[in-house]
Amino acid sequence: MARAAERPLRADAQRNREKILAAAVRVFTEDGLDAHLERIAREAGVGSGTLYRNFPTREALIEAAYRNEVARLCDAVPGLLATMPPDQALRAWTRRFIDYATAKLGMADALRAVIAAGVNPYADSREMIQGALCSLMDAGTAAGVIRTDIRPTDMFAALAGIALTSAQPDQRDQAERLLDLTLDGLRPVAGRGAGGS
Amino acid sequence: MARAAERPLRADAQRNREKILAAAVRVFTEDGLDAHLERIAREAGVGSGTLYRNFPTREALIEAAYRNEVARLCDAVPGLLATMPPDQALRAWTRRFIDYATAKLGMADALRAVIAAGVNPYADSREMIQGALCSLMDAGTAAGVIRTDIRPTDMFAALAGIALTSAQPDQRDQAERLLDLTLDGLRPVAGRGAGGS
DNA sequence: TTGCCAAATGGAGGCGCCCCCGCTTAGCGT
DNA sequence: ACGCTAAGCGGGGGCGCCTCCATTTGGCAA
Repeated sequence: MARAAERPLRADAQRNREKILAAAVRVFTEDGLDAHLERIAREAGVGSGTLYRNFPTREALIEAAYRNEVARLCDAVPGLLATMPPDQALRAWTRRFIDYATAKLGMADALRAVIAAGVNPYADSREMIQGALCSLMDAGTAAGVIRTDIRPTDMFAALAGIALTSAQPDQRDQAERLLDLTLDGLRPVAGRGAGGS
Repeated sequence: MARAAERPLRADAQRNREKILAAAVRVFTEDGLDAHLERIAREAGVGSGTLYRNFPTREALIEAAYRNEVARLCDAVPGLLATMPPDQALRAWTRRFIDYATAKLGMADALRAVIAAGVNPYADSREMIQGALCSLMDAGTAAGVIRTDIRPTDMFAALAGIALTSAQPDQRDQAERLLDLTLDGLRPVAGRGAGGS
């Protein structure tokens, strides 16, 4: 993530860019594919010119908004690990994962249009998310607070499954219960020596 | 071709529809994919409302314009056979075939956009054109003015080849010379008994 | 032929997209 | 701290798309 070699965008421009992306997720989720770009600009508090300069086409905006959601989800990991124990960090992060899945579901129509235009917005997203999950689980393993016989890819599959069935906004409670269930199962099994000292 | 079961469209509406399709071929050829629909309406001498009622989307218009070219090409056969000997009819029709190929080439950008939108504008067109060619060649065979050992599909391949290499408007002369060459080769071979009495 | 009515028309108008350019401001050099 | 410069802003305006509906017209029935 982050913008590579290109000259690094002025601070205010970066701020605007992010406000636009956040507004885009909101509005595309609400209005679907044919949301008004003007409205996104208005909600982001920028002029339409600014929106258009950052994202020349509707598709570019949708794609960037989606990628930004993935990036935000993944970038959250270090902060979580820095402020709470690994098992709590993992628990908190799975909540964010559901937020992400809900946003993705809401933008489904818009994303489909991007794909139809010949772009794959999902490139790398799976790897990035699995990488984030891996960091969290490694930290948990190092601290001895999660069992060691479940691989991150298994956990990813479980999370994907929960997202698949329970990512609708009104299923939030169910999603959280399923997450708790899964995370409880991830605790070290007594008498199997996963715990430290 | 022709509009099937649907109620059969008032005479003036049918006329307008055809004017629009003709204008569409012209304008899409000239301006490519992003021709202004307004201009097509203007050139067709109708209001934009009429255009839009007949063809709800840009893609529908492009597709209909292309299909109409195929239909016109094929529908020309009976008229040609009714007004001239079969060999001359075939010769005249091959000219029209090149007209069609030139129009198709000009609309290539627009047609590509239709395909990208998930519609196949070419469905049936090959069969229709081969059918037309078949009628002409059958008539020629019956009259004994063309050789009988060349099948319509062979002839179609030859025409397609000529179109492929010489359909640009500025290659018209070359295309006609190639057609003449091919048609000359289609005459009955002396001493093989294809000719009558 | 005439009258009727549903089909069809067309162009004005609303709306959103996109571009442009005069103004603002971040960020650096002194 | 202060200017300078160019990156960035934003919203007004032009333009094309599409809709809507008052008006026209084709086609049928009497």
